[in-house]
This record gives sequence, structure tokens and C-alpha cells, in this order.
Amino acid sequence: MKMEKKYKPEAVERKWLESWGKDESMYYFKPTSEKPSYIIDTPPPYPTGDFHIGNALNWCYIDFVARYKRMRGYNVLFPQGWDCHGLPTEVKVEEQQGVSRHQISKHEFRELCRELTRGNIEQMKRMLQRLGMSIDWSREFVTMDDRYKRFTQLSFLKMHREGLIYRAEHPVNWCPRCETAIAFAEVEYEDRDAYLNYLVFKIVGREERAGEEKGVERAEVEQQEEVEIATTRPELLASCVAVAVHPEDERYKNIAGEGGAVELEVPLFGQRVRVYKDESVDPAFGTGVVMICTFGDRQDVRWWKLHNLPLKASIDERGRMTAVARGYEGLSVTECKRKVVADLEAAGLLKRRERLRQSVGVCWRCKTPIEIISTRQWFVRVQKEAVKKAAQEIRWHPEHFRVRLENWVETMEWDWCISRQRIFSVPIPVWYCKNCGAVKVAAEEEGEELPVDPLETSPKTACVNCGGTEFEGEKDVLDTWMDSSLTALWTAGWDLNASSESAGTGAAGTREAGAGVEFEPVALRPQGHDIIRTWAFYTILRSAALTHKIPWHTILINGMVLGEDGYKMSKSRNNTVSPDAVIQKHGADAFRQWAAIGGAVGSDVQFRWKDIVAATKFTQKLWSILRFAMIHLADYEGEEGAVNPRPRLRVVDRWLLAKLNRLVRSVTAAMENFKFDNAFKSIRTFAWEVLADDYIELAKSRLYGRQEGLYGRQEGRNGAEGARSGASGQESAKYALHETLKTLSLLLAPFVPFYAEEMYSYIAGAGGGKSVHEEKWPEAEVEQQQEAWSDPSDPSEAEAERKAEREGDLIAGIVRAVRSYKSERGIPLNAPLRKIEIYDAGTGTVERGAGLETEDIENATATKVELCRRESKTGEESEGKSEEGGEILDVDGTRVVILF
RNA sequence: GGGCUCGUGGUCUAGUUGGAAUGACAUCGCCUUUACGAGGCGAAGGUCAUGCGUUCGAAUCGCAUCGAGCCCA
Repeated sequence: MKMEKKYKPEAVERKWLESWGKDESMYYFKPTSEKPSYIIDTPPPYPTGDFHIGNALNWCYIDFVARYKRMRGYNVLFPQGWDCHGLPTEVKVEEQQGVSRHQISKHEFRELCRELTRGNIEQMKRMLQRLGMSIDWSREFVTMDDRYKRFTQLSFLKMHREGLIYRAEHPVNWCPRCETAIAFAEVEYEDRDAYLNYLVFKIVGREERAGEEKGVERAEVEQQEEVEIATTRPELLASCVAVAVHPEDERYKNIAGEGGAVELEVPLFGQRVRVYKDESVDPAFGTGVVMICTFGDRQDVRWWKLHNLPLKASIDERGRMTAVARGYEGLSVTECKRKVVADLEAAGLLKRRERLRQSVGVCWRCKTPIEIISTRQWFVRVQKEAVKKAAQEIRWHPEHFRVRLENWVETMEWDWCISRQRIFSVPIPVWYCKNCGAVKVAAEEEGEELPVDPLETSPKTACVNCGGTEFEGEKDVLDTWMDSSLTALWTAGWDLNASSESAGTGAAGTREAGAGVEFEPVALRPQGHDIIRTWAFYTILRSAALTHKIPWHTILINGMVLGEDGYKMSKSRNNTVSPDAVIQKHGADAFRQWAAIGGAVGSDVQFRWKDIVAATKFTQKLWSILRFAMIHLADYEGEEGAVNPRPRLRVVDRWLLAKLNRLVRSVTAAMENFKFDNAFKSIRTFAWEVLADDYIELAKSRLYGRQEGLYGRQEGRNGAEGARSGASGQESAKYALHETLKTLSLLLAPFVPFYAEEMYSYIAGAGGGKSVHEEKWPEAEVEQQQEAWSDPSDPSEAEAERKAEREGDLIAGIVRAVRSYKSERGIPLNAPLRKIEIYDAGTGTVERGAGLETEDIENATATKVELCRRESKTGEESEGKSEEGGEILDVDGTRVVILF
């Protein structure tokens, strides 16, 4: 067997990719399986064409879980979807084609979007495969495909039927550049410089309008003739419908409130508005008087509702001033602002301007400041309590992210606006009767085939309201989150077409189509913390609305990837690294190791090349270990199915297996809790320190089958225990080494699937050539019960194991101590010393063991070992020197004297 | 302004229920021994942000302060 000195990830990974590619079914979910299922609600990425490092981190976590669960005997479903619809693709198409979406037909535009998306998906898919993701590609889903679009439309219809979706005129967040309504989740905030303008509002009596309050307190009012109001949005003066002050504000007691005798006259436009008292006015901001408009911000909407104020929209859907803004009609918001300020100044109504750092709501996509505009839109009712209850029932890793969702839910004021005035998305399956205006929703039972585009087809039945047969199709499309909030239900195979809530075909289910499988929450949702308020929130909301259940039992939140400079990776900061670059240099396994040990799940992970290099060093170390082992194990397990019976084991070999058993237990526990960093670190520590540094050095000589000691005087007569163990000692070591490497390759499999497969192909030998990824996870031997302690006359297997572990620890400790001793004195590690004396220093180790197995110590230190049972003379040794001038070392309470 | 997370050797990082501080990289020393010299072995390096408190005992629990980051207003 030829094994190169250096492990070559490129060649090995390419080899296994090709081999696995021949039969993709290895990772398929098996609907007829008897095994318990473990379904993962994989995030469908937006197909930008770039599978970035943040995605890659997330997917590494998913794959660790998927591979682990598969080995634990679960029927795992790890699907891959693509969340296609939405603005970014539309923008990209406009950019690439040099057209505006208005210039070509909707149909043509959609086709261009689909084409771009298909190409991007292919690119990203290649990266997923290269990373070694154990995805079930037979379950791939694409939200722009008809099957998925039908699913989305069905979900709309079901919620509409149940009154959870409605159409209404309501203020919404609006992007004037994208010319569409957006949801709160799509609004971001940016700090921008603005001016705070102090304007003059004239105080006028109210008698002209409110006859009954005529004449009240005229005298007081006359003392004051005007009020200053500070505003950052003078362009909204035409929309000013009221003014508010804090109820406790002494300065404005005379003009405010129910009995207020006055109104204010809005400068330039002249409309008269009332002054309200409101607790939420900040008296310290500006002059303490605030202008209420249609609509400056969310607070304006609150006041507008509370006081039943009129609606005076001065900004239209393209961000232009309407006829309401007399004299400014047609100007953009910015132009209008400039002109209004100039006009105010000219009229002497602008007192002063102050610079102000202001947080402005902007469109997530184009960073254009949003407007709040009242339009007719479709909404999903937000059932806050149901969402919060569901969030409580879901297990969160890490737990604190639940709070983020709860806070978000608490602060939601409006329902979720789901209609978008865009093109590349799922059409809202609705028509309006031209005769009476009634809404006609699509219905499969009436022969309308979903997905339906209401602009291209007409309903099959007449209007139920008036019998009319002329309809107009809804032009708006759905928010993309209406698609992607269904992934859990889709993946679970829930059939939305069945009118009964409990019906399902089971795309993932185990029954035949139409058998009626009730929706069961899937096992896992893995995602980043940046989309808790969107993807997690919407999924929980819709699952609660559609199925009255939680979508998944567990949500696993991953952090963001930081660049080498410690800041979040971003193109503008120029600190991005693509997973592709890492893989090309060091392979997918190295990348995956970084993902595993970069930090605890949920915390942000810094990317550093040196961590990648450290990972390759570990793989190289494992490779060296394997190379060494194969010198001795090449013919260990000859034929298929041959099982080497457990020989009578030497202490050190039992010790190794006991440590291995501990490792299996700790790695298993870590995996169950998604502590990938702990799991992988334990493996690394074991392989490097226990196996390579300690064990291999101890067992090397026995494995080489040397009958004589390494050191010159090889008689080594220290009683029976010290005798050369010969063939049986070799067998014992081979058994332990083989067991350990086999188990190690299994433990490594979820993390470094390529290396583990390579390793396993050597270790499992000709044993059928089965993939390590189809093997079972190692079973830890159960930690023995307390009872074993209570019966020392009949030491159980476990008690023997524990004894072996203690003795092995001592042996390894002594060898380590000698190694340090030599290192400190510059003695070559293979140079023999005169003698090593091991005393029983009251611990009873030497005594009780009827002598320690010293053979391996002698081999590993190249020095003769003598067991001494007499008590040493502490007085003479207080200086750290023995009678004969040897160095005294303390190894966990056992006295070891080195004679040089 | 509110919420969350964090502050551990030069840098990054582990530390579940309080019991002598984990590892990586960098530094220094030694070693070409038949698994490994783009390596191995070993060493040095920490007031666990600061202060107060609970406790026999605190990196860990509580309060306050300072600082950083994220989410939201």
C-alpha cells in the first residue's frame, strides 16, 4: 500500500466527489423507511449567483447535523430550495438588459428574470456540491416553479377563506423609487444629516369655525400671536392636519386641548389646524410643538387614527407632490422641500435652521427614503399572541434569540402588507367584478388551474354577487416572503389543496398522495440571526395561521462571518473572502473545520486564513497517523466481514480504548446540543495528544514486533510484567489501533466528509467498500453503574477498564515527564537514560497493580525501568535529588526517579 | 431612547449547574527518532474590563460603572 507523505486535499476531494456523484441516492430521504425521520427546513437562498461565506457557514452547520443524524439512524431529509422572486433580480435584469420593466411586456420581463435565476442557481449549486453538502437533490425546490407557485397561491386562498387575509386602504411603507409597498421588515434605518426648520404658525381664533366655543378666553390668546414649530419635513406643510403639544407643557397651555380657543394657521398653505395634547410629544425636541401630517412618520399615523384626522396626501406613489400641495404639484419631495424653505424664508416665516443627525427609514433594497402612503393593499392579519406562543414552544439555540423575535412582534403596529406593485413574483389569484367590484378569488374546485395569472385568464364562474361575467385581474403580486414562509410546510409535504386542515400528500410523508397526512412540525430550522424578524417570524406566523402548529421543533441560529479585520464582511469594506478561494487553496474539509471550531453556534465567527492553515495541519497530522497505522494494519482485516476477536489487551491498549470511549460520549453529547466547536476540539485533542503523542509512542515498539528493547540492555527483567510481550503484545496493539482509527473516522465523518471517507477506505479495508457516510455512529459503551464499585471481589469489565485507565494515565504521565526531562536538558528523545525508578509513593498504584506494565515505558523512553516498593527517604530527597543523585519527578503522586 | 450579546495571556477563542484558567496562531528553546521538517517535542506568557456584593470559595451568581458589537425605535 503506497501512501504519499503529504495529504493532498484537491486530489482526494475530487476523487470522492466523483465517486459519490455516481449514486446520489446515498443522501436521499426514503419515504418508505421505518427509521424515525429528521426533516430539515433548509433556508432557500436568494439566487444571486454568489454562495457567500455566510451561507457556507450556515450550510456547514446544517451538514454537520444532517450527517450526524443520518449516522444516528434517522431518515434525514436535507432538501435544497431557491427563493427566486423579488426585487433584486428585477433590478439586475433591468441593469443587464438595459431596459425598464415598463418597456417590455410583463411576460417577457418575467422570462428574463427566470433565465437569470436559472443560471445563478446552477452556479450556487456547484458550490454546495463542492463543499460536500449531503443534500437530497431529488427534493430540490424552486419557488418560481409552477408547483411551488400553486402552493403559494393555495396558501393565500386558504388564509383569505379564513379571514386572515384582507384588502384595505391603509397607510403602508412605500418606496417611491421601486414604486411599491413594502413591509416593515423591509425598512431599514440610516443616520442622515437633515435640517430642523423653525417655522411660524399664526394663532387664530376659532370662532369662525366652531360657533359654540365662540368667545372663550379671547383675552389670553391675544397675548400671543404666533407659535414656532420645528420640523424636518417642511415639504409636508400642505399635509399638515393638526399640531400637538405635551399636556404638561406650560408654554402652550393656552392654545391646546379640548377647550382650546384657537387654531393655528399653516404657513404658505393657510389651512387651519387644531392643537392636541399628547403624552408622546417630546417637549425638549424643537419647540415642543409638533406638526401632524399625512404622513411624516409612523407616529403621524397613530395620531391620525387616534384623533380621527383628515387625510391629505401630498406625495404620490412616484414621490411627486400632488395637487394638495398647491403651487408645488409635480415637484419631487426634495425639490419641493427646497422650494418651500425658500418661500418660507422669503415670507419671513422661517425663523432659523439647525443641523440635525436624523434616523431615516429607507428601502432595504435601494436605500431610498421611504414614504408612508395610504393606498389600497392586501394584508395578512398579524396574530401576535399566536406567534409569541409558538415562539415559546420552539427550542432556540442559542436561547436568547427568542427575545429578539418577541421584541419584534411586540412592536408591530400594522398588519403585514403582502401586495407588491412589481412583476417577478407570484400573482395574487384574484379578480374584481367589473360590474359590482366584488372580489372573486381563484378556486381549483371551480376549474381554475393554479397557479393562475389573473391578468391572463378569467374566472370560470360568474360573480356571486351580481352574476357579472366581466372581470378585471389583480395587477399586484405577492411579497416574496409569502413564498419563503412556506418552506417548512412544503418540505414536510403538507398538501394545501385539501380543504381539510389535516390532509396532506406527503412529499416528505410516508404515505401515498392524498392519504391525508396531518402536518407535523419538522425537526430543524437553521438560519442566520439577521433574518429572525423576517424568515423566522413569517414562517411561524403562517404556520400558526395555516396549521395551528409550530413549523419546527428547533431553530438553530448562526452568526455572521467577520472579515480578518474583525468587521462584518462587506464589499464596501473590501474584507470579503469567498468560500471558493478557500477551497481552491486548501480544500473543503479545511473550510468545514474552520466552520466547526470558529466559535460557538450563534456567535459571529471571524474568518482568518491562519485558522484554515491550522485546519490543514490537523488533516496532515491525521494522515501521518493513518500512514503509520497502515504499516501495521495493512493486512489486519483481510476478507469481507472478518471480525478480529478482541484479544487479551495490554494495559496501554485498554487505556486507549477507554479514552476513545470517553471521546465518543463527549462528542455525541456535544453533537446533540449543536456544540460543533466542542465536538471537533475533543476529536482534535484526542487524535493529537492521546493517540499521536502518547499512544503511538508507547505502542510503537510492540507494533513493529521488536522482541528486544530499543535500548542496549534489552534483557529488561523486571519480573513477569516487564517481559517482552511479543506476538500477543503486537496483536493487542493492532486491535486497539484499528478500533480507534475506525471509530475516529466515524466521528470525523460529519465534519470532514472527504478526509473521513479516505481514512475509512483504508481502515475498513476490503470490507465491502462501504462509504463511511452510510455507517452507524459509534456507540459509546455505557458508563458503568455505581454497583460495580460496591463489589470489589468481582471486578466487572467496567471496573477493569477504569483500572486500566488509571494505570495507563500513570504510564503516559511518566513517559511525558521523561520526555520533558530530556527536552529541558537537550537530550535527544531517543537517547537512553541510565534507569528510571518508579516508587509507590503512598498512592498504592505500583503495589496494587502487582507491578506496572513497564514494557511500553521502556520502549517509549529507551530506558530500563525498575519498580521499587520500598518507601523512599523523604528527608534526603527534599532537594529534588535521590540518594543516587537522580532527578525526582512527581507524576500524579507517584514518585519517579530518573538516573541519567 | 429601548432590547440583546460580549469584554479571558501579543491576537483570536473555550469555559452548561461557582471548586487550582481551554485551545489555536504568534514568540522563545531543543530535536532531522524508521507516521509527520511548510514537521515534532518542550518552555515562557493571564490583576479572566473596573468596582462593590453573595459565598468557605466567583471568569462563572447579583448590582453599578466603563467599553465594543448587533437588533429595534
